[in-house]
Amino acid sequence: MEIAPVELDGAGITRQEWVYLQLKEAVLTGQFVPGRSVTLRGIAQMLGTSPTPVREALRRLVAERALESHGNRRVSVPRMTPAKLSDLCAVRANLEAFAAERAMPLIDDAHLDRLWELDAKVDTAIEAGEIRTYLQRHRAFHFTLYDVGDASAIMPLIESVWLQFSPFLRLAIHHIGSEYIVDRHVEALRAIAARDAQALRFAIEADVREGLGSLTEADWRNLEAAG
Amino acid sequence: MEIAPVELDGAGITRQEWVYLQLKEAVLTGQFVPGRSVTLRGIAQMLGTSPTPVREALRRLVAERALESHGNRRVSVPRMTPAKLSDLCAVRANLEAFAAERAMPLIDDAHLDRLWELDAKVDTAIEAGEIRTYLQRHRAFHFTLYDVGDASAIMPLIESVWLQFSPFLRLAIHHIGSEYIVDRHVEALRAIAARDAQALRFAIEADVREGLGSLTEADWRNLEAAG
DNA sequence: GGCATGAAAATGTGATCACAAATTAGCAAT
DNA sequence: ATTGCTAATTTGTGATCACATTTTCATGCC
Repeated sequence: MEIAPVELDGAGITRQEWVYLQLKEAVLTGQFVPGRSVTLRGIAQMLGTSPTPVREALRRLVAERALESHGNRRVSVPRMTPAKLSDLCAVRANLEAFAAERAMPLIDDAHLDRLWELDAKVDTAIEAGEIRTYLQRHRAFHFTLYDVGDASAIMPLIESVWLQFSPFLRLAIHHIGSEYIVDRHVEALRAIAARDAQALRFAIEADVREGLGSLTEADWRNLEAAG
Repeated sequence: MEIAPVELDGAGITRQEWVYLQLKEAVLTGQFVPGRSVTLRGIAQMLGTSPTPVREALRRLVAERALESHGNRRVSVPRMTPAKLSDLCAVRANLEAFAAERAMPLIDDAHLDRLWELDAKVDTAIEAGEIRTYLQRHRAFHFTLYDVGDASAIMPLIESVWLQFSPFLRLAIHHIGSEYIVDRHVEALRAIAARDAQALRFAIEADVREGLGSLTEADWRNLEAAG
């Protein structure tokens, strides 16, 4: 279970919601190792609640494909397979290229400035080798790009996909080394500034493909051995 | 709450799963009217269980956007707005065109035959004016088209979108009349037979656009008055 | 020593209860 | 008749308990 996020209970939200947010953040920053099984009472004790809110939070995360529930009992962090990763990449590229294209006309100068700042922070985290911070900022960049106007129909879908590959991404970066992290953020932002939809789509698709889809067979073997 | 699906408890699955399946089917066939609030004890009594499994099933459906949870308490069937419908249509068209294109190479003759049969059954239901049966078969056709090979990454996303517009679709068909139902299924199947990816994409996009996106302002007013 | 068998511990599920928040109903005042 | 307030009811939340299933582990057998 690695590092338990210990933070004070927030006011105004239910305990179940709080548990859900804690677990989601843990999944997105790769605190949960793929294959690890997640127990009700374990999480409950870790977060200092009864099993009840945990049960509902887990059910929610399973529904969002962040966790999987095999047989009919045990809940665990899904393992990645080459086929699954390939599928996920294709879906992600399609979904995010679509979202970016849809967002572009709604992005004003202030929004664009904010994206430049976020990208700079991403680079800072990479240079410092802080993987967890990098994952958070990387996500902030992409989500800020897509979530403009009322994108309420597509954002949850994108979030679901991120929940699925994040634990694996964390593992992959850890084993391959953060110095090999590359992105196409600058290219994407320039495309937005130029209002070039096709270039934007190309940048996003390349960003996804190079970020996740470029793992070699050797990389997979290393990950298998470690996982 | 309309018609309560009364069926015997299935063996091998948990009560929560059974409740979830019942409610999902009810949503997909438009048994739940948009705006109607859903109560825990109400559903529990209707289905003959304690509130516990219902609570988890509802949490799952909220996570899949089939239901929405406003404030911090009440759960209800989401109302549709023109903006939301437009968004949903665009996402659906993109997602399903992508899924169809991806499925095409994997569709063999047996699969294609099955799709022709399903489409024929769709037409039968339309002619008979049986809306609920139509909705089930319409869904079966689309899902059978996309769910070939291992489409586990994209199918849940498509299902989530369907859960969101289904209650509204039911309302719309009811008010506009089933005689105006049109689809592009034949066009899609011919495109698959000809292995023409572009034609398939066009057919799917048209099917979505004409099926949901073609409501006039007058139609909206009628729906508002009724809902 | 490896493997099957059984007991013991752990785990998910569903029901029930207490409680707080919210909704509704009833009633009084203007 | 409408509005405002208060009480009663309803509802969601979280904890606890009992139970069935699963997993773990120790013991005995080949």
